[in-house]
Amino acid sequence: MSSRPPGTRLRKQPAERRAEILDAAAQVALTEGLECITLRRIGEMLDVRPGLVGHYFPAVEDLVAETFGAAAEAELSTLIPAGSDEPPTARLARFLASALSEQFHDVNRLWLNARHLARYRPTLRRRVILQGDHWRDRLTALIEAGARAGEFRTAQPEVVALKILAVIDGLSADLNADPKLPAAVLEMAVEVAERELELSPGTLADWAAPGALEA
Amino acid sequence: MSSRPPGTRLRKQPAERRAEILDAAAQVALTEGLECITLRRIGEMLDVRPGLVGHYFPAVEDLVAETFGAAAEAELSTLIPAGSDEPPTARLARFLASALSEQFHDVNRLWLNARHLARYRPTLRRRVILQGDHWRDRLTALIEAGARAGEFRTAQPEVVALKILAVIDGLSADLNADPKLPAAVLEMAVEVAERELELSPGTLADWAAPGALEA
DNA sequence: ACGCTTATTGGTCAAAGCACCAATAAGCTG
DNA sequence: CAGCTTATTGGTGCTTTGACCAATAAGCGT
Repeated sequence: MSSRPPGTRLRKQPAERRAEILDAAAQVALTEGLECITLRRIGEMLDVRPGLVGHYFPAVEDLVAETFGAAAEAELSTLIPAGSDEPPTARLARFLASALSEQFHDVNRLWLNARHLARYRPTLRRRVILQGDHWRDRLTALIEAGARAGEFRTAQPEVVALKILAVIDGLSADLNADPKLPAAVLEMAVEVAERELELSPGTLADWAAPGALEA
Repeated sequence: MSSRPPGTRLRKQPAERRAEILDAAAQVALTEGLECITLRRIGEMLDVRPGLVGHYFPAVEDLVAETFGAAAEAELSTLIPAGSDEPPTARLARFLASALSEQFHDVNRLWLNARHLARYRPTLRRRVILQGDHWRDRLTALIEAGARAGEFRTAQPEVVALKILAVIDGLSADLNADPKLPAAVLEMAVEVAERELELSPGTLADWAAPGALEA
């Protein structure tokens, strides 16, 4: 990476340094996995001694949990933007079309990573649960909005949200091994959503067709 | 664990020792995770030097892969027995009722574990793919048998199998974090199966009701 | 211009892991 | 019973990791 003439010290604002560390950690997490976030690895990315990273995150696990949380939250904001004025059907279609796209493979892998690692790291586990709640709530709110607008029909918005999320998780479970599922299988996310929300078949699929999302 | 008077040596048949090692590894894998399979850990379980375990498995990754493969294969044989003469509907119902039951939480966790670890361990990755194929093929065969018998109706048995497996994976994705999904969500496995196979609603659910499986 | 806070360095320590190897003895085979 | 194969031991070397600490210097506030 970048290097400085030895003997000099770059002293940065704590907030800035902390952000740098989290950025580097996010990069490592997305490309190599959460277990590759080590004091040394992050240190060499920033051209800084490992001890400095430890200074900002006395416990590595906190850095790991924070990194995952930030990445998951960022992905959620991209997939289901908070203050959108689009109709719920369009937003849901956009979400379903993107969530399994190659663009999000890295972060879906990250979820898999975090869910497993949560077994050993309590702090990370709490963060995984928290992010899971965020996703469920955001999607539930979207479904409720659609129901209010008369676009969707369902008695249990939260149950539907959980079902959709579970299908997405299931379809990306094999991302590290054998990613190539037949298109007919991947369509299940849209199928479940349309059925649960009593949408006529194709309503969401049309939005998911290539090119339909740029409109 | 068990200990021997020091100075004596217990020399076992290679096949027996190997089986012991795999048994111990399976126990560790199911209760603590695949990354806890170490030469030392297995060695102390068998009251044997770590080097001996290394003698049977010169590369730890081979032991890990073999352990996972054996456990997954065993679970498959339990969930979808090979030479059964039961009607396909009953077998499928049995499978769906059991796969997500608490009894199989450990091994479902193991799948999650293996799918993540496959990212770093090529040998394990091959094994995960292999086991995934086994599951898909076994379930596909069951569905084809049901179609031949006129119990199921589908044009794409393999697609249906993959969908069912994906739903099961999705519903057990959070096993390490927040295991308690509403029953209405867990029912999705049965719902998808009944819909995809054009079964009247409740056909599989009845089998899944408590007590129905002991028949 | 001085002083104080603290960001940053550099180095140490213990733990845990895998791989490797030479020596030993168990127990089968001739 | 002798000899040979090899299961088993015990020990070594190396790597990676997280945590910890004292010393140093950057740069802000007074």
